[in-house]
Amino acid sequence: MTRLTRYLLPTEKEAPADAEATSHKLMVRAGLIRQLGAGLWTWLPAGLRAHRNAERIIREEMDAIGTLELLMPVLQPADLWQRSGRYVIDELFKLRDRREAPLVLAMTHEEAITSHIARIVRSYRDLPLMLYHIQTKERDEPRPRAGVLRTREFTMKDAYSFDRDREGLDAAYDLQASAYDKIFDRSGLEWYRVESDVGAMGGFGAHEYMAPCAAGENEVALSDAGYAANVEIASATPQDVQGLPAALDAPDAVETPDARTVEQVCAALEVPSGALIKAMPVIVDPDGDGEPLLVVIRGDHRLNETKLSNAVGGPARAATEEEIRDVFGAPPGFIGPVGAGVPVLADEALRGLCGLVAGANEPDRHLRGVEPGRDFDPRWVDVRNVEAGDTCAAGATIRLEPAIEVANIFKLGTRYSEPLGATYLDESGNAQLIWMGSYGIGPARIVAAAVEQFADQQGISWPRSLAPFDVELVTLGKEGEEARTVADGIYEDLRRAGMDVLYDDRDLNPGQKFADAELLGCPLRLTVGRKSIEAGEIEAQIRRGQEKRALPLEGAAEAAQELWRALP
RNA sequence: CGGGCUGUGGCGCAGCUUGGUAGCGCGCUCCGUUCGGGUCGGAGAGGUCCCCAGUUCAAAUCUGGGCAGCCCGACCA
Repeated sequence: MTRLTRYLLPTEKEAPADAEATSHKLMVRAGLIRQLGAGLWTWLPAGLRAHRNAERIIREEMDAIGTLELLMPVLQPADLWQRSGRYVIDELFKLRDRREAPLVLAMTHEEAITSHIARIVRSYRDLPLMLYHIQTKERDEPRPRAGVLRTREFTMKDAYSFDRDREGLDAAYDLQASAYDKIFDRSGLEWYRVESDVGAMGGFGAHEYMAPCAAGENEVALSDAGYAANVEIASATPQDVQGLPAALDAPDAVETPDARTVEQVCAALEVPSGALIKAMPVIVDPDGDGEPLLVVIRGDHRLNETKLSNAVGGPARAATEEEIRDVFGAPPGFIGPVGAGVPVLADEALRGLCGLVAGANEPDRHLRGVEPGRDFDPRWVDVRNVEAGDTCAAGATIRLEPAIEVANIFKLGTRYSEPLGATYLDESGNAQLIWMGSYGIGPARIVAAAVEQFADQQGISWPRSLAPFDVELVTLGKEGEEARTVADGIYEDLRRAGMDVLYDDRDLNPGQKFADAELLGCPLRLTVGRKSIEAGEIEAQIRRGQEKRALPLEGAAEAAQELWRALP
């Protein structure tokens, strides 16, 4: 029985004052979620139905490729995390039990599952294996935000694959990726699978599934040729510099008093920013030996720190002003690659250009007519951020869009099997490390992304697969009137046909009911009122686009179901 | 962790500068009205003014300390 008079759906006319993101506002207004604390959210009945729908799709596709479901605890011994080296993570909640034994609240389950597999799997005959669970994760986020988009406690489907070798891992990874593709197709979202950085965790490859929307925390580079990558690692051919000065036979020093920034130098020398060589003094391996390095990129480009750290094989940070003077031997703002006393790393976008402007490594001076390769000999790397308008390898124009990361897949290799001792015996009786992959999806983010992507002025507009209910049936009749009796009958017919129906049988004005229905956003709304009954029909409104159609009163449930099947 | 903002019935807000009976809209309860786009009228209920301490005859208001929440950035294994 899902009659609104007996249901908990606390809708609000106004969004919480502090809500910013569309999904945050609408999910609270529609009565789907309520906040308990920073980054701590309760899923109310209707919201939970949407969440369960996302879970169900995920579960079905995991089961379909033979990933086995299990369930692991959230509360875990700290020892496991000390062994994997992740006990030091700030986001990890740490606590003690009554005997002062250290425990953690799991932020993910690599340690737990690897520990089990280490004890259970003995032989190559036990592999390959894929396991998953849908379980709570706890993360002490420095900044929870945007409703359920970034929370401290959330449900995650995390799957893990176990194989004998790299080839096995590759196969498992491809299989998981194919399942993920199906999951997101079924979810009704607009989505992209993008290459992603393997990050500090190391690894052998990773992809993220991104759902474009305004509240997204990531940025993806997309092209019509099918290119899709996280901007952290995206590569592209840069746009040409317009108005590049003519080449010179040799660099020519010019006075540029107090011109330290790109803008100031451009103004002083009347050149476009793309004609500048922006020099960024960095310290590589700052926690170790601290190697100074001069990174140069085109003046109109931005340095990509992820790419830089990948290029230099470790962390790097910007040099301080003192370091620039002492180690690089030049005044800040006038540093340049020509005659630099440290190794130079140059972005590919500078290759082949001439007539450029660079710092002269002495106060108030720049060099004109600089030509990379001729005037300095760098190591060439790709360390810039792609920009909208660049060209991808297939020749199409790149655009940048904010997106929510709804899932990620990751080739872990032996990152966890090694510290946790997960090995098997091969045919020769030799112990070998198990090769692992991990595959995560956030159902709450799928739900929130759907809200973000399809909301309109009136409220949410669910894809069919995620909607809390298939149909909202609105009766405009009061207790005892014919419209009420007719609606009761249609409600039963729809339920018998297997539809999930929310029946608004409240004694409210039509406007209030319609407003609530559109806010909640079920794909189809059926309205039964005196007028429509007299005309021998009921009204169907398709939520996406709000198109209205008349259905015959006779066989209304069947007609509604047929209409519903054709919806997105 | 840096910067900014906010805590007053369920929600959105005013009151605070200049200390003295806590107010408005929505929602809620009851009565009537209306019934295909948040109808109208009447009567009501509901608040430790985030917490603690201080100043004062008197604190939502002034002072100090704490806590909580939000936004931007950093971070996000």
